[in-house]
Amino acid sequence: MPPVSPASGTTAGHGRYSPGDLEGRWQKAWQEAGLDRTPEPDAGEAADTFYALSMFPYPSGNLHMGHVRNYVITDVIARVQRLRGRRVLHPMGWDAFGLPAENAAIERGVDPGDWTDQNIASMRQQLAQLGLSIDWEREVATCHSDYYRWTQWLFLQFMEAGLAYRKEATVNWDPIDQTVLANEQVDGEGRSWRSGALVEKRQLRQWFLKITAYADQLLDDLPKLEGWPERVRTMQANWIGRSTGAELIFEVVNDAGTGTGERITVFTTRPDTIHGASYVVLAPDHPLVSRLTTAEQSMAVEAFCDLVSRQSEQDRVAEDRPKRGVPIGAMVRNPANGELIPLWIADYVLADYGTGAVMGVPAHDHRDFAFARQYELPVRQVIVPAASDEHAFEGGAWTEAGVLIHSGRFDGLGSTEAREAIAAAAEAEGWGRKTVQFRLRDWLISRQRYWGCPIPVIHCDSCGVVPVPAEQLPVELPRNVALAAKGGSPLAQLESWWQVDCPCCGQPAKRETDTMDTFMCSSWYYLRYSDAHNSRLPFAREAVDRWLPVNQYVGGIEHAILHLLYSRFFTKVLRDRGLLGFNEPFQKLLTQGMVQGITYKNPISGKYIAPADVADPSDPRDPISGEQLETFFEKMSKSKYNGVDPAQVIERYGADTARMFILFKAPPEKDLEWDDADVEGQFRFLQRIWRLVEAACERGLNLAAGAGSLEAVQAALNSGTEAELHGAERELRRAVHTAIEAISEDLDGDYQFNTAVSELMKLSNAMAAHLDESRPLLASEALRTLLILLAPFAPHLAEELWTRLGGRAENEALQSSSIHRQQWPMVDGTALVRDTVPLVIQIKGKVRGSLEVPADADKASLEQLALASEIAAKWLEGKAPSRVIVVPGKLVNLVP
RNA sequence: GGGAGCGUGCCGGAAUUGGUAGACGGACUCGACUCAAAAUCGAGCGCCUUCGGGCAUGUGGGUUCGAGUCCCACCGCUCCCACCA
Repeated sequence: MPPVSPASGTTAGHGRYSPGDLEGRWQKAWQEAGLDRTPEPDAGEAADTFYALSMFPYPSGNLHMGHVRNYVITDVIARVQRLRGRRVLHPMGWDAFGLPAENAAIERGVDPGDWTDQNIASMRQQLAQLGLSIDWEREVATCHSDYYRWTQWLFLQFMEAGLAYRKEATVNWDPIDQTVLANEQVDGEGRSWRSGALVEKRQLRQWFLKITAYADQLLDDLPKLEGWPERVRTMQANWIGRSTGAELIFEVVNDAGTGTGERITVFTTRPDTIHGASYVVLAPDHPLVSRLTTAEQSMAVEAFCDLVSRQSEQDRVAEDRPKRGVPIGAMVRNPANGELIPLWIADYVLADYGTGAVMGVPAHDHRDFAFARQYELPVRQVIVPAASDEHAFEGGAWTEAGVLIHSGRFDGLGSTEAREAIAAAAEAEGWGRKTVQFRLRDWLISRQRYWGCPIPVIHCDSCGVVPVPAEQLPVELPRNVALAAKGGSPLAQLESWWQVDCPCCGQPAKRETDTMDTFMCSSWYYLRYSDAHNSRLPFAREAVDRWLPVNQYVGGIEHAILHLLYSRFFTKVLRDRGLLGFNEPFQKLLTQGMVQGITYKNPISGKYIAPADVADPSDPRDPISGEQLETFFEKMSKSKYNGVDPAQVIERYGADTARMFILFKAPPEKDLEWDDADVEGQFRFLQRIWRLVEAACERGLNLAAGAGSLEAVQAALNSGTEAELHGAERELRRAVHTAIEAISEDLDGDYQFNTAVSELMKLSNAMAAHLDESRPLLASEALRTLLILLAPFAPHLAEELWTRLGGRAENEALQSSSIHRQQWPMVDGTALVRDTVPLVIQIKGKVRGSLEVPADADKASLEQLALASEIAAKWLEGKAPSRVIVVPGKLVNLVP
């Protein structure tokens, strides 16, 4: 059932609703009038500002529905805030560095910069068709030197603060893309997020940012982010992964039982269980392994380490990984009880978490237990449920509460107190200390790729690592570089580029040839918008403090961890450098759900079928084999042929319909199922509004000179020259003010665009029913209100109808007379007042009917009315109720 | 294994936060208009019914005058983290 053409759905008259024509016209007019330019507050003025921000896109060249949803949501928020009188910053830019440009450029033999610029131009044009109220004068592109100059400048700030450093590290090496990957770019199966290649381990000198120095702050400030979804805060907290515990020292002993001076430090969250330790395990790549391994065990240890290094990645995938290990021959002394226990290495201990060593307490750790079972190591229980303590068994589950046994001087202590007591004893006696561990690692920012921001340092044989002086920035990325198909870092092969003189001593030196992780570029772009053309600084403190923190950030859940965490980190570092004056960059965060397309799959062949090839959607069949197809909604993707092209939707129905549909079909944070039939329905709604206004025009209604505004209506009604409102007029007026109230509430706090649109529909339904019977004064009020409430959602249609109704004269400047420059309507409480209201009568909690009662009736009279009603007579059978509950304005519940 | 969230008509989704469940829309059915179709307009649309009413928000309990909403247990789904000591 192909959708009909928009033109067919309109009536003859003064004109028909033709979005293709009017949308382009208004977009041009708005642009020429500079309507979307950000109003800068006058000096000294306490400005009521609002910063609405969408996550900026990677310029792939194609706008997809996910983008559309994101930007439409932000645009509605921005437009509502403007109507409410705020000065709004609503910018857009491009996250323009990164591998896809480089890879695409390699395939096409063009310059990544040119390719990216073309994509930006084409996407900017696609965005323009959506009618977004974006201030394009503040556009940024991270790959342009007037932007990345400041990315480099900020990197130098991190260096100066001691937060950027180089270290030799085991890194993830992608053998296909020939680059180092961050841990987060490697999936659970040890494959590259981009190429899908199995990642190898390599030792390289890399640049890191010390995000761990801010781990505590990044975690502790999460509860303050009340405008963020709980889900995102939890994900960040998990990612940071703070655990408090103790480091405990186990001394290595020789055959005679005396200390060798070598010490193993383990990390544990359960120091209270130390008396149950029956072995200590090191990670296979722990630095002490080779030194401590005895001659007898060296063969076995070597073989085991070899096995682990070769198989570790595959083992990670295994469901129930068997724990394997081997004793290395050495013994250690348990510092708590002096017991000698063996030292093992095992694959379940990770070198890069904690100290790379753990104490094995099989009775109180399920992993240790599994390991001990496998290798027949002793299991000694040192904590038992307290006999008299019923709290140990709470809600049907064992809690950790319990009492220590076999623990010498600590016997009888509760588990929780014992954690403190033992850590304290260790600290006092020199065999350990309380400590905190994080799952969060320092941020590896080096990339051995071309299309990224060059790291602005120079390596000099005599001066070491020298930052490029700020006045020499930017370190320009050379253009027109021949990119080998695959082959390490292109910049490293460009001797003419990296050969420079040392800024310190003037001797020949070498530029850093690594570029930065693109997350660096996107960690501060929202700051740049506040002062996008500053050529002396990334942003002036005055400008950034005026606009930020961002009032509302909108984007996909896929950035819940990395982008948002890095941005928070940047903000805190720049705060500490005195460059800005706030703690968190994003006050409120909305993570929009994805857009899903109808997907057809042949369950036998597993092949996806394009919807266009499905003849009958009610009985979808494979056009070739005739097989019945599975039908479901799934995230739009090329390989599943379930994508819907925004350009085609706009061409067919117009941007206003697309916008309305996206907002109406699902709450913003939920996934949205794209359904052509529903889009059609949305288009019909806009046509109904069009016809409603057409009829009003024919009737001679006019909104000129404030006609229909609340002031005008109230003045007229209070003047005494107007007659009382009759039934239809009261209905109409109530509908108008109910809509204002409901929509205002839906757009306040958490955004409920779907119900806001449904309220618009209710208002338009009420107008269709009552407008003709209402006098011009009240009809004008309804029309004015409907159009202004509609304006953020369907900006083109609203502006067109506003003009047709004389809301603005043809020759008036848009700057002042556009519908988008009007005031958000106010609720007139008197319009909501009713003489009578329905009162529900319940008998024993069950609804048995309802009465119309005076709206101002008090509790006692409501009770009387209920008791006197036929409903009561019928159900109570003459008996007096034993109890009566009266909820004024709602119900009376009679309990026999 | 740990954490977060969600289960409501044929479908997308509402429900003033404990007070008439199913707003609004889609699909569908009937009617008007039409030679006809589309569009438009009107009506119907949870299930059962002996037409009194009864049953319904994943299942089973509980609290309450009253539960989609709160509590407990279970079932199912989605997402995030995961040998993190």
